[in-house]
Amino acid sequence: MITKNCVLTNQEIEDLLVKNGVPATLQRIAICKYVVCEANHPTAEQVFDWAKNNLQKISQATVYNTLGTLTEVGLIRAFRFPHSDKVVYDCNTQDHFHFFDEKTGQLVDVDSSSVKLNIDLPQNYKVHGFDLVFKGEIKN
Amino acid sequence: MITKNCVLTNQEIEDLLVKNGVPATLQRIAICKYVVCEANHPTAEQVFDWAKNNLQKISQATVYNTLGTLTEVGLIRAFRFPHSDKVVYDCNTQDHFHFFDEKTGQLVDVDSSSVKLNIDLPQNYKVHGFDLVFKGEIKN
DNA sequence: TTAAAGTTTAGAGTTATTCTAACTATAGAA
DNA sequence: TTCTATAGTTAGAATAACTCTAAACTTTAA
Repeated sequence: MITKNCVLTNQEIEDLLVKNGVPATLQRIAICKYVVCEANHPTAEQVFDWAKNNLQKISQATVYNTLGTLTEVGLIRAFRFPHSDKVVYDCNTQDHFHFFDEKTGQLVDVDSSSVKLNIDLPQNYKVHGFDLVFKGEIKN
Repeated sequence: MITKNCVLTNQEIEDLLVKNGVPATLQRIAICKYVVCEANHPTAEQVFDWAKNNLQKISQATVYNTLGTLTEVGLIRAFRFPHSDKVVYDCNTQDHFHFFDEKTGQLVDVDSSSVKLNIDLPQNYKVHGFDLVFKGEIKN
């Protein structure tokens, strides 16, 4: 399992890609490393901005393609939240929830173990899962 | 309080609008009546389609403006869900959750009383509310 | 070394929504 | 009743976030 914002070498990222059936290219290694090791719930736009500054040349399509590919093979996850129309990418691939700080716009992962849910739904409602987003403020 | 998919006369809709500080126009009365009394979690597109068929003339901008106005004054609510990039409008203005049928795409309201949530978050996380969407299937 | 296959790219296209500027309706003043 | 100010509606342009396309590279594998 990949730990959030871990430090991985390019070689380790490359292995990770190949192990998941994704041929490792320069662009994929860079983007994967950024999303897995550096960024925090970035949007495609943020990844593109980063990539423009950190690769000699990159196109928007490659960023979207790569994020799509990484999501497909399960190396990252894509989320869409109520407060925004942009998809954000998350290196945390385990089941978890989110806390949205309404003041700062910051998104924080919430471990699923910190939430207990008691549901009383009709028998014929078969629940496969649920999305849960807390809204509030993180005081310091 | 407005009951979901209630039957209201045009006059009652008009009163509702005026009481909420929204001058009643033909377009607003029609759209409001449709979203409050007839539709079930419609998108702006669905409201526009309905309006095109039920008003002599209507523009997309009016549909968006009106849905925005109705949302602002609290007569309806706007939701954005993980499974779609379209905003849906809900005549249920009370706190509640949703069940998304992955087979049919249907959205169903879930009363907040049918969910008990136990949260164990750090002290400094002040929760103002949360969005909860069940994913699954409604068998019949 | 040479195809075949896969990857990246620029730029065009799409979708949902918002903006703009002109036109229209309405309510109160004269 | 007529005028005028204000607000509402409209068509069409603009925007934002993606997605597609077709050409140009790059590998990979024989």
